[in-house]
Amino acid sequence: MVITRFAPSPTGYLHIGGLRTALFSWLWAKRNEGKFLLRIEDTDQARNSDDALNAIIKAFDWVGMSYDGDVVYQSKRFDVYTKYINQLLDEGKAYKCYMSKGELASLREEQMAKKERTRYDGRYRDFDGTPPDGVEPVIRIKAPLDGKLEFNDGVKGLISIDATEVDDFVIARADGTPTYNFVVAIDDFEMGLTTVIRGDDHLYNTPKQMIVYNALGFEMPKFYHVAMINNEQGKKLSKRDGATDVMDYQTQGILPEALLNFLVRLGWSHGDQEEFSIDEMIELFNPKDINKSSSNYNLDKLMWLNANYMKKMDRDKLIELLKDYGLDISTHSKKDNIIDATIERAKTLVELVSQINLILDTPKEYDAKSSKKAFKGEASKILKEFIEELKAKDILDTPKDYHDVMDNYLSKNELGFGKLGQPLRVALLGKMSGSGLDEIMYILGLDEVASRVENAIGFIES
RNA sequence: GACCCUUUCAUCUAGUGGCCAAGGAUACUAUGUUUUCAACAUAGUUACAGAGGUUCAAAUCCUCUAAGGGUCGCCA
Repeated sequence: MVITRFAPSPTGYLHIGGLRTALFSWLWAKRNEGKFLLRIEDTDQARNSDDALNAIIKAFDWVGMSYDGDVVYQSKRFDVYTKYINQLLDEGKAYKCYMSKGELASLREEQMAKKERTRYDGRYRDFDGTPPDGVEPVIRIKAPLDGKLEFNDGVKGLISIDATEVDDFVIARADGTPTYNFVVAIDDFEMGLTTVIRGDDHLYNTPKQMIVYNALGFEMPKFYHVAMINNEQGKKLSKRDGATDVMDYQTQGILPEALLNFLVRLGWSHGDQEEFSIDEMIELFNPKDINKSSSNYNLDKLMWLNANYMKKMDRDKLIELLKDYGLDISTHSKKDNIIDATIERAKTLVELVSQINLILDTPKEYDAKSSKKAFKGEASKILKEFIEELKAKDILDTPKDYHDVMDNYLSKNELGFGKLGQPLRVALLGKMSGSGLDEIMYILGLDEVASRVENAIGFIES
């Protein structure tokens, strides 16, 4: 049984990088018909824990990832941690340290001055004297004094660190609350994790957690440390690089399938394949194939994927989704034509909505450059004649009918398409680019087309 | 500063000693198609961080250098 987890600290929204490691963990659990657990790391100041948790769950919901069992809150497990702390104290594997914060700070300064790695010097490790007055001790764990701390990372290979690099770190604060590296090891063990996939900013925590595993006699899970996602310049991803909150992608009109497809290909690949359905990801993903190096974040490919997913999507589902973006065409008699006319011109749902609105909304004004170019010469005369031709036609049931009227009119008068097309387009849409004219006219119907063209003629002549 | 990790086109990546004068995708450029824009099709530009080894043969193995990242909390 493979058991993986995602363990965020509830400090805010779900970050795009967090979603990727969660996705990797989720996929691996799914592939092995195992479990994917969710744990909230709130041992410290549990600031707006509820909001943050809800934000994370909302994001999971949106992308369609689900976790197994109940959410585990570390803040509700303090009695468990206390039990283990006492056990280690009894066994002499942990000890009370009476060093004050001030003393610790000056020790660090000294070490900095000597250009050493800063670390606790173990001064209370074997202390059996009288403790100083007025100092609430912290509990420190005894780290090995020599040798190496080694583990085999599933991504990076053998990680080897001198034991002297790791100090006797604090496992319980002066107020008795346990610290991160201690509780993570306990929970990962007690939750039965077989596989931990996490960001490589945790790489250096692993030896520390190893010390806890060893002290408690726990078996270690397999670790996979995934390199960070950087921005396009290779620097750490920050808010100024665009959307880091997963839910921002919904706002931008990105499909969750596209986002996951984009993320799964950051640091992982399967030959030359670019597009993966969720089922394919589950079938093919293996953490041993994760790349060692960090990847840079570039939205071009996401947009390309999103456009592809939109095109492939079931039309009714797409139209339903559009409602979330303020556009309801579900009862429009020509809804399929509307999608046909616009889908190739939009990379996001938001763009699709604006493309559709461009057709559906009567233009309020004409783009200055476009009208200058299109509304000149005989434009108004041509538009007038064309509308008469349209009105004279008795059947206008398909885009092609409109197209035929255009063709007939142009060949009768020996005119190029642009002579009619340009002014007509600006009359209908207010600008020079957009969907095919025949489709637009068919969607709008004769009356609306005539009305928009008459407006344009009025504009030209005034 | 110390320790650890990383390094193939602009970007995501394929590549585990010969199949690589390095493949795919995005982006970019050009051409075609189209009433415009987009989409599509075709073509094109661009990369093994550097230097030394090992080997008949190196993007792939070794060493050094450089650059980038991470970590050094009674945060997580």
